[in-house]
Amino acid sequence: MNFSVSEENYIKSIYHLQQQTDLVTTNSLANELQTRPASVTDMLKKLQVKKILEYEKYKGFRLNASGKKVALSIVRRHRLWEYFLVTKLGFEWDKVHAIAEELEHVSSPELIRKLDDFLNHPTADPHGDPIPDMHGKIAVIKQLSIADVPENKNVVVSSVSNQSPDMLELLKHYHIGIGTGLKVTTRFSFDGSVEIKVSKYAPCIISELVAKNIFVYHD
Amino acid sequence: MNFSVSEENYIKSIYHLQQQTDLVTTNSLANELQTRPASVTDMLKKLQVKKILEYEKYKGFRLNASGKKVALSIVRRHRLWEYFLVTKLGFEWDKVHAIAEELEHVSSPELIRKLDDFLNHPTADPHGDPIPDMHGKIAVIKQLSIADVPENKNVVVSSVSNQSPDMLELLKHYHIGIGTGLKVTTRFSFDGSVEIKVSKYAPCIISELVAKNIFVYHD
DNA sequence: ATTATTTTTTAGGTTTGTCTAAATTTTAAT
DNA sequence: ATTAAAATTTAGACAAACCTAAAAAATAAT
Repeated sequence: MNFSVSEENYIKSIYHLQQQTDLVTTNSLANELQTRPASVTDMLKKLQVKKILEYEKYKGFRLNASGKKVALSIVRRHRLWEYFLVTKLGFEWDKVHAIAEELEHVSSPELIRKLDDFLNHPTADPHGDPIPDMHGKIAVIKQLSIADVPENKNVVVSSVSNQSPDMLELLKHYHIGIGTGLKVTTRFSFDGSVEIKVSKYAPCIISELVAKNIFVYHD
Repeated sequence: MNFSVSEENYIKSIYHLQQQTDLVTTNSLANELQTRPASVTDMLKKLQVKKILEYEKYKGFRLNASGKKVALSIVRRHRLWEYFLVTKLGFEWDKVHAIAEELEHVSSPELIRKLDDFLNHPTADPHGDPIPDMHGKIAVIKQLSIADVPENKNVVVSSVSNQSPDMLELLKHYHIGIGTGLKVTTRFSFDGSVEIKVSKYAPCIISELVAKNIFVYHD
């Protein structure tokens, strides 16, 4: 199936919103896309005809399985281009979004395959968001404090929710940043603290509070 | 001034056609763009309002100075992307046109500036066509046989008009290909033959016929 | 349980870029 | 110099993607 730039933007925004709310509303999508609710309704009908949307009038909507697949391929393109812009062209990570937003609509699968090769199959973009693979599989992001982050398996830091100077100082001290690889070596259930090993450094212990603020994923 | 994708495609095609004919006709442009003459006329009016076109009804049209500048910036983007696709992503040179056609419309000047840096300021795309510089200056392409290709100045092979096996064999023998740098050392007016020096090889003499088929440019 | 408010949809209109068919102008042919 | 042919433009329509204003449905408030 083939999608226009406009359709792709709607798909991407619906995907983004339904990460948090499952069922998306017309107003929230209009707000996200800086457009009018009536325009959203128009597009919803089109996407429903194209069979990528579950939609019940007045109730809300969500992407179905094939819609999600389309969304993930757009997200993949966006994040690969962001990675390219930062690591190859030397852009600052906070300046690439708008340009990637344009590049993501260039629709050659061969281009994306070769770009991915060229970049050495990055797993996360410069903001720490995971890049879906060719088949639409995307890493799940979890708080480091959550018990089901497996022990002794390498995970990658995706984001840090608390950006206070104290937190940043602590992270710097432990050599933790976005993209840092680490593994959980032990969990102490007494106080929720976690022993981690950051690349080649000696293991260290971080409090539950810190672990709650660190988001990681594994492949 | 800001141009839509469609406008940019018209501008690029007009520029291309007026390289050969100076005054462009409605039919030829319709043919070039695979569209209808009536659609062309519609767009011509728009481009005239935007003051980038000299246009007299029923007579023909051409880009004015600012129109040419716009065209050259599009050509620049196109050819930089083609160069990128071949040299960085490993595409074959004959497979990149369609993709570059999409990428060229991504309109961030900062992106193009940084891409140009990243690629080390290439002067020609993989087909041998010169890349206009940041200010819209583009190398002029001439037959190597023409007297005003200066002597003892480095020029670059842009294209070869005769692709016969015999010609290709000869070119291979003299180590001449698209992108090859060479200089004219002597011209023999008796038969129009030209002595050239290809990079580090010994000087050699090519006939006027061969020289007529080799197109070069210098910066 | 009505009424009021908010949300969503419908109805109808606009712009961009395209089209076909008809009219006009230019060019070519007798 | 007319007439025939070709090129070009105009007129009117259409699809995509948006809009405003009004109607309909769902939600909240009394």
